Amino acid sequence: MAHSHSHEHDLIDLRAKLRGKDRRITKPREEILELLGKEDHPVTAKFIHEKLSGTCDLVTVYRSLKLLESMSLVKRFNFGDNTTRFELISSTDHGHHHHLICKACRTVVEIDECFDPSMESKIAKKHGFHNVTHELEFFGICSSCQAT
Amino acid sequence: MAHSHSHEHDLIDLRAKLRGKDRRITKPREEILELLGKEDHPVTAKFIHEKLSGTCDLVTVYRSLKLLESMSLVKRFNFGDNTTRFELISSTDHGHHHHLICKACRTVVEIDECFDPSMESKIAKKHGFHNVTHELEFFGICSSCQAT
DNA sequence: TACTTATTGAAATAAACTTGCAATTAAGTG
DNA sequence: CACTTAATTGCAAGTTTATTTCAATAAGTA
Repeated sequence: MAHSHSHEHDLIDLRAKLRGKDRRITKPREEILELLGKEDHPVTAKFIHEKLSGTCDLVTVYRSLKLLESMSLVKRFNFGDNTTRFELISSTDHGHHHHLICKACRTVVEIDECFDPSMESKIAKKHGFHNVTHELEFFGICSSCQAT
Repeated sequence: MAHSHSHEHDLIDLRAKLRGKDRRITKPREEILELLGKEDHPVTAKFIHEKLSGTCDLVTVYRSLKLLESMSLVKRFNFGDNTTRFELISSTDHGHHHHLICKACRTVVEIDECFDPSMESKIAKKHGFHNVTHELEFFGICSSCQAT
């Protein structure tokens, strides 16, 4: 999970991945990465911008997230509500885990279970695809929303 | 798959579901449903509007799709490119199937395989959720894009 | 410290989707 | 079938999310 490893580590990762690439370590990038390290679930660019209140522009948040994604430091999600959410890729699961989302209140639970990985390679083979990955999200009604 | 059953059937479904509900069977709704019946993959509202060229407004397409979705006649998908796609819910698989999308050219392949359904109930139980469903999409590079 | 150029902020633009309201039209009733 | 009522549509305007342009700023290097 995102918060289960040190934030320091992510910043080291950032520095390592940027080095020697005509890219720069900037305050917004570090701050966004640090903020994501504290969040338990995927968050929107708008949320990040609000949390960072004034330290940088929303445009910079979008651009930074795109960069961090291209460096495999964050992962992009879409839970079907027309907004993209971003989550730190943790070193433990390499960003591969899933979510259980309450359709009523949008609460998110992180899920560790995954299906048999052979399914992925079987599908890749069958259709001639390479580098096949998957996105899997669960939706339902959480216990507190069932009451109402 | 969407095209594997008669379009006539969807229209009957539409009529049945609208009847006695203060809702009306209209040309746009029928046309959209018919068009979706001919498509093999999820399509965008914009695509539908263009295909229907002039017979109705884009706003009506959005509104109709929302209605059709609420009646469980179409299903909404998001393949991570900031647009929603819609697909007819087929009577054979009840709309439950998955997609394999080429990250390069956005080609879509319909997938029949699914994982063990017990996983879903296990997750529901573990987290106290009800009515748990899932969205599963595969991403990769298709054979023709591998060449380039 | 000075230089080079990646990065940022601000405003403009784009794309996807929604809302308000008057005009239209589906469907029930006499 | 004509009449009535209210759901639906079209059009314009408004939101929201995300991208582009470009001058100003600041990171990394010599």
